[in-house]
Amino acid sequence: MPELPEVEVTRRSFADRIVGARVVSLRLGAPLRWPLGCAPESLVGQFAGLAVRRGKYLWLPLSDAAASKDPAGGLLMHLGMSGSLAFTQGDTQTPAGRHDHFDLQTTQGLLRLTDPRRFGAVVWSPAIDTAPASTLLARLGAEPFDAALTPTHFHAALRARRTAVKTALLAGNIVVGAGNIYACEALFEAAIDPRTRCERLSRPRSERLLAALRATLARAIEAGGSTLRDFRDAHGAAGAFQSEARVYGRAGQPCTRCAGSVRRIVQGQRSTFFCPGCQKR
DNA sequence: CGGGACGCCTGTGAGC
DNA sequence: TGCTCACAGGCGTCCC
Repeated sequence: MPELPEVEVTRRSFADRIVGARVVSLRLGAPLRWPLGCAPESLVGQFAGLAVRRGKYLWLPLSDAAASKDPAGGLLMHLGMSGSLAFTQGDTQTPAGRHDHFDLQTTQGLLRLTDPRRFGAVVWSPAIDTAPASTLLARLGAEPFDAALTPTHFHAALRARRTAVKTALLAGNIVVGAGNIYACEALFEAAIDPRTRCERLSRPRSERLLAALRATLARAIEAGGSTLRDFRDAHGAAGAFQSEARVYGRAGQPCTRCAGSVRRIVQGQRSTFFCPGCQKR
């Protein structure tokens, strides 16, 4: 479910409210993708720092003292396909439901991961740049809004791949952040056929794709993400971007840009939506 | 090493 | 109503 915009919207909706909070207790539900990797009690008494995002991962740093910069580790969190984080302040906490698999009770509120499919994860790591966090983050490509990711760099990275451009966007090892919705939407915006081989993308077209990807992700963040089924930010608010989708989930419907109709194909066992009329190879 | 398929899980909607 | 099947926003691992 959550792609970069949903993860970033989630981060923004709780980061400033949990910072400085002391951990009171932890509750683990059913197993997630990986074990927590530490004794839950060992985190009690630690203080939350400012949550940051890398790709679709969130890193919540912890320290032994409220104002300390000395790291005592942190939690690397991923929302998988169906996960969401809620942060609720106050004393009236709802009891854990069937799909609530991680609760971090703090002095400023409860951070709760709800994840029906349990592809998500919460993993303790001594630091973001040591294992296990560093191992998980090592394969990630550039941040899409990083100025160091220039059109030249992007084009060179694409040219080195022998796969369809949609597949390369999803792989996340050139640039992170696009999942199935935003990869389809960015390619529509750039008017590029998702089946186009990476190595055949011209420099102007790859530049157009990078700009489209950035614009699509930025607009989605502004819209609060996409809520197709159950995405909510940490306040419980749904996103609105799904109604702005031009191709995703619109198979058989008319293209909003030309006379064609949106088509669904399968690439790498994932649905791809595009308009054959105006997206060119 | 890069690329593609697999599998992890549960829920939902369509079709019969 | 109830069953079966396809499909779902991700990604690490395994096998060529």
